[in-house]
Amino acid sequence: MSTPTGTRRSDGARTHEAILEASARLASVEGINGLTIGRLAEELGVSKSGLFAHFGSKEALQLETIEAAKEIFDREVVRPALEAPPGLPRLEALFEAFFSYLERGVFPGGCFFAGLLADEDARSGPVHDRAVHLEREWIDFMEQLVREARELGHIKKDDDVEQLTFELYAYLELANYHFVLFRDPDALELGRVAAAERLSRALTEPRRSPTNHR
Amino acid sequence: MSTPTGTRRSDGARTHEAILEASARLASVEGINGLTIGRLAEELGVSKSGLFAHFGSKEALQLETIEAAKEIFDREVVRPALEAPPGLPRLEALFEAFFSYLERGVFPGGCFFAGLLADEDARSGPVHDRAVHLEREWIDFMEQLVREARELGHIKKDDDVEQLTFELYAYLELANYHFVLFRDPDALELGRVAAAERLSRALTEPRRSPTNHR
DNA sequence: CCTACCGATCGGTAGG
DNA sequence: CCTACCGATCGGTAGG
Repeated sequence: MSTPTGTRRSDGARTHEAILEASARLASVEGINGLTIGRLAEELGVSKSGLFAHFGSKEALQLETIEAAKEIFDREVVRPALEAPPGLPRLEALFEAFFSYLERGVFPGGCFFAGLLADEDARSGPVHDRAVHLEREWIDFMEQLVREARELGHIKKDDDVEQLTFELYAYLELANYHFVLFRDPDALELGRVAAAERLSRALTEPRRSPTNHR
Repeated sequence: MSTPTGTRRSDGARTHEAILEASARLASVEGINGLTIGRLAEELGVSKSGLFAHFGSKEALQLETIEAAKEIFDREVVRPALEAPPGLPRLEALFEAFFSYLERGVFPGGCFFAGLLADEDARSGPVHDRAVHLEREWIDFMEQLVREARELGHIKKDDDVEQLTFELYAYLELANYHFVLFRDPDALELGRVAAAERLSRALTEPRRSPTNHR
C-alpha cells in the first residue's frame, strides 16, 4: 500500500503529464488557440479551476502543451530515426517514422507541429516565438541528417542541402494536411513516393531497383 | 445626389462585400475559427449586432468569408495564370502568381486557403466540408494544367500527373507557411527554386539554360 | 483538488 | 443599422 520507492515520478507529476498529453491531443484538433481550459477539464472529468491550478495561466498551459507534444514527437519520430545508422538509412528511417506516426494517429488531429506552424505563423507573442524556435530546430535537424548522408557519400554534393531539405519536408507537410483533411491514406502514399523519388534522384549510386520515375 | 444608374451593386451589397474582405483578412491571421463577430465589428467600427444582421449566424459568416476569399484568390492567382498560354507557360504563370500573391501580402496572414486547410483539416461540419471541396477543386485545377502541359508535349509523360502535382503543390504550401512564420522572403525563394527545378526536370526539351541542379 | 464566484467576451435576440 | 439585453463560456481568483 506504500508508494514503491522505485517510482521516479510523483503522482502529481504523472497527473501533470497526463493532463498535458490530453491537452496536446485536443490541441492537435482544435488548434493551440482553440484549446480552452474548460473543454480540457471536461474531457478529463476535473473541475476547471482544479486544472487551472496546474498551470497558472492559459499561456503557460499552451507552452507546456507544446513541450509535452515535443516529447511525444521525439519519442515517436526522432528517436526511432536515430536508431538507424547515419546517412541515407537514417534519413529514410526519419521519413518512415513520420509517416507511421501519422498512420497510427498519435495525435488525432495529425502532426501536432504542422498544426502549430499554421496556427501560429501569423500571430505574435510567446507561443509564436516558441513555434518559430522549434520549427528552426526541426529544419536544422533534417538538414543535419541530409548533410551526414552527403558526407558519407550516400547522396550527391550537387544538391544544395537547404533546398533538398525544404523539398523533402514539403512532402511530409502536405501529406499530413491532406491525410487529415481527406481522411485518406493515399495522401501518405503520395508523400512517401515523393520523398523516396527525391532521395533516389540525389543518390550517388543507383539502387538495386534503379527506377528513376513512377 | 441621386444614385447613378450605372452603379451595378447597391450600397448594401458593396458594404456586405467590404465586410467579407475584412473578415477574410482577419481570418487569415486568426484562423476561420478564431474569427469572432465582436472583433470584426470593432475592426470595422460598427456594432456587433449590426454586423451580425448581415449574416444571421457565425457559421454563415464563416462560409461567406470563404467564398469572398475564393473570389480574391481567383482574381489574384487563378485569372492571371489563365491569361498565359496553356501548357508550361500557364503552369509557370500560376506559380509566379501564387508567390506574388504571398509577396504582396494580399492576406496579412499568408494564403487564406493554406490557413483554412490546416484549421479545418481535423474538424467536422459545414466549414470543414467546404474546405474539403475547395481543396479538391484546387488540386483538380492544378492537375488539369499539368495534364495540358503534358498533352501539348511540354512535359514528359513518364511523370504521374497526380504525383507531380502533389510535389509542386507541396512547395507552394511550405513556402507560404515558412514565409509567414519566419517573416522571411527566403522561404519564397526556396519554393520558387523547388518548383522551377521540378518542372525543368519534367520537360521534354531542356531549356536555353540547361542546368539540372542548383 | 473543490465550490463559488469575478468581469469580459462569446454567439445570438428583441425591439426599434 | 442601433441600444440593450440574453445565457453560455472564456480566463482567472478567493477561499477552503
